[in-house]
Amino acid sequence: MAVFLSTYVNKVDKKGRVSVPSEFRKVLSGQTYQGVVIFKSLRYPALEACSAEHMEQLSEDLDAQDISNEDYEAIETSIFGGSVQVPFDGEGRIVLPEHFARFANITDEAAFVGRRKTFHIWEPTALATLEDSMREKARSRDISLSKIVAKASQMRGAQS
Amino acid sequence: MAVFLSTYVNKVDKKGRVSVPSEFRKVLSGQTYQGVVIFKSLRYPALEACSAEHMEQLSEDLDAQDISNEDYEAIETSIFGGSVQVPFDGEGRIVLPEHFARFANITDEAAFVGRRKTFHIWEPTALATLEDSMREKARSRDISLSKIVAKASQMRGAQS
DNA sequence: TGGACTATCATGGGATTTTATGGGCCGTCA
DNA sequence: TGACGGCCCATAAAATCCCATGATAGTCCA
Repeated sequence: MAVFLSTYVNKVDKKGRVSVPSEFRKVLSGQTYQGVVIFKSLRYPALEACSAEHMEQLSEDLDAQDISNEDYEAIETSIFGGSVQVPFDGEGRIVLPEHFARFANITDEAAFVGRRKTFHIWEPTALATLEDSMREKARSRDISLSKIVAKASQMRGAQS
Repeated sequence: MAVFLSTYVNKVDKKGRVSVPSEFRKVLSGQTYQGVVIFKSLRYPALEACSAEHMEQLSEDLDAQDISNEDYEAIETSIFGGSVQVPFDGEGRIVLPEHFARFANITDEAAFVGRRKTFHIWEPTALATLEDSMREKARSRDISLSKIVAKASQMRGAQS
């Protein structure tokens, strides 16, 4: 299954249009709705985006899980209520609704950050700041990919 | 299963292309996606690479493991956001995105170092320096391969 | 055993196609 | 009528494909 990977920085023109990176569009190309769903991140001053299908998945997962009423309400309101569906234009661009762009402080450049099933849209400078601290955090905890993989294959081995 | 072994040094042309050693390509030849995923090493001034499938495996492993929210975030940002999928061209070359090449200080030559499931891409001089210090460290700890092997086969003998 | 023939690989350059990005036209709706 | 959104077109830069070359190693046969 294709996932959103890598980071791309694209320009926002005066009409508010930004090209969605072609690699991301390829991931979405199988979908019926040609466009993305955007909402404000709960954790970062950034936007989150995914396919319409993934949004439905998210909705089901939410139902399936044991979440308090209060949390459920909060999520429903802020995520589902606060999201927009934005279509691609002929060139694969989207228009960031002005309210959303302002939330993420995006003016003339936008960074698209792959996060597997979803991607983020950041103001590039803010992203760089976060990345540095994340990287430092990952390093200081000695998170190593090969370790994670080794651990996981141990788990698989133990199962079988 | 085939693994990445040995070290190869290849040239980077002015377009930023490098041949992936054919031995490495053979390891990847069974994969559906003909190319590799590259990300910045957390530990070294070098790049790490693996197959797209391996990355997906990693992704599943991440979900399966008991990882704190914070670590999870750190990994998603620094690894998935910070990685690229690069396809092979007809000749089995990849293009190192300029940002990645710069991170590893790679300009006109790149060393491909097999690390079993993954491989590293180094600036050759930096690699040589690391190798020297590693060798020194191994020597000072009196690490002996034959001892390790002998010990392991003893353990196997005890089991059966 | 030596030598020629062949296959594979790394490398280079040129041509072609895709992308990102900008601008303009023409409806619609207020 | 005037602002705005949707759609189409133009262009430059970048990514991708395609073919050529030289080197190396490996094979086969005399």
